[in-house]
Amino acid sequence: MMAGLRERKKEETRRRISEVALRLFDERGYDAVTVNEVAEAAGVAKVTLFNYFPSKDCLVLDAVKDDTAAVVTARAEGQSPLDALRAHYRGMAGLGTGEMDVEGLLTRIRVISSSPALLAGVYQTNMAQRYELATALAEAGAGRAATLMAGQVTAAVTTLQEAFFHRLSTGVPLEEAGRLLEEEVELAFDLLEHGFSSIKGDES
Amino acid sequence: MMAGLRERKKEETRRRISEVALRLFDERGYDAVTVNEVAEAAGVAKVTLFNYFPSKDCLVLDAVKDDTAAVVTARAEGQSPLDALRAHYRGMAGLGTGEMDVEGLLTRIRVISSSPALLAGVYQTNMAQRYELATALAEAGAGRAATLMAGQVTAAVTTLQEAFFHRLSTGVPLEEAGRLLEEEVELAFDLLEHGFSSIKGDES
DNA sequence: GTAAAAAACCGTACCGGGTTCAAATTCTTA
DNA sequence: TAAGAATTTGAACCCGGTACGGTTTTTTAC
Repeated sequence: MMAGLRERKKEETRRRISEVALRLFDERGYDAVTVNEVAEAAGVAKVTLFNYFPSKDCLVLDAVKDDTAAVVTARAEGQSPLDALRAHYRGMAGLGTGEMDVEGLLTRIRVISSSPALLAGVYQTNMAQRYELATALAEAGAGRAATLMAGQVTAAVTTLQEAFFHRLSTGVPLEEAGRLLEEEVELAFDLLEHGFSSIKGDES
Repeated sequence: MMAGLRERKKEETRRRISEVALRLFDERGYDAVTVNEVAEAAGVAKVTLFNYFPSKDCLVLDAVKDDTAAVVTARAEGQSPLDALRAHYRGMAGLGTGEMDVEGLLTRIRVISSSPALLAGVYQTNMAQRYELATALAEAGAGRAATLMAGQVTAAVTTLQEAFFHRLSTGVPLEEAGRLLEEEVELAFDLLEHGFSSIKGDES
């Protein structure tokens, strides 16, 4: 099949659109840039842009995903769902200190957190994840508490992510932010396992 | 001041718009009804409608609110934030069995849960609540776990609400749904206090 | 290499949510 | 009852998103 010229071109176009969009949004603000401008700057028609990205916010949000439900269904035998999730996020936090495109990630975060519309999109994604996690937990035998647990795990992860991103965008060096994140992953899952009564009175 | 004729008229208009909107949305679907139609059916211009409700979804969502942060800041001396919240929601669940406009509530729920746009609006409201609760908890001395706790309480309450509404809209009688809700409030707050390890293996 | 089929692209026109603005209407108040 | 403030209105407009028909590009088959 000689690698498909068509495929390559499509990938290239998609990447270019997304890149141009992020740059423009960062320079002039998400709301102040119209999709027409993005399309024009990317050398493409508006219809084509919407053919690649179903909506304006997908220009920014299509990159961010995370499949927590799979972590539960594919966990090792005998491991509790909560342990599997803890291990998963422990690994992610550790990876955070490795090499990654901090620059690009930061601008993306900056753009997202400065636009209510994009934040709403993130919330929606979170809720979808929560739902999938709930069904995975129900199948894992979590009983009546499955939906509650899914909601609380999702909330915890969201909170940790926000804190991490907030530190990064306020100048905390990547290594320190990563270390704090690792700490907080343990804290969060300890709380999920043993509850808030276990730290009553802790005011570090 | 003779009660202000102007004020009365405004209230009346606002109520009429919101009522007409909910009815139309319920009859033909939120997306299929344009704001022009709502305005016309309410005997008012589109601009006026947007003067009362800043956006289409506010026509449905302006009714739903809940101030959890106030529960924490106004709690009795010596009472822990979590206890105050538990008591608050215990009360709400008990109230659920009292008299209330079940009919109107049900159509509102039906409309909301059948529209992604409205659901997204609900998520945004939740996140705003979470933020306020977090600052209230931080002032209450919850330390590092304040944001985590706020997230998890909000998630728990959201889950309970969803379950309650789901039961109501699938024909479960109000009394039974209320009783189940009361049970689940206790379950949820027990989990928040003592963690999921306390029920490991529970498969009722 | 070329012709036909398929896929991507484009311009244009359109729809619905939301805003702006100046003019017209309605209530208040003196 | 007249001045003045608040509300309402129509019309024009912007932007995100879709529908449609026609044009270009890539593939595939001969």
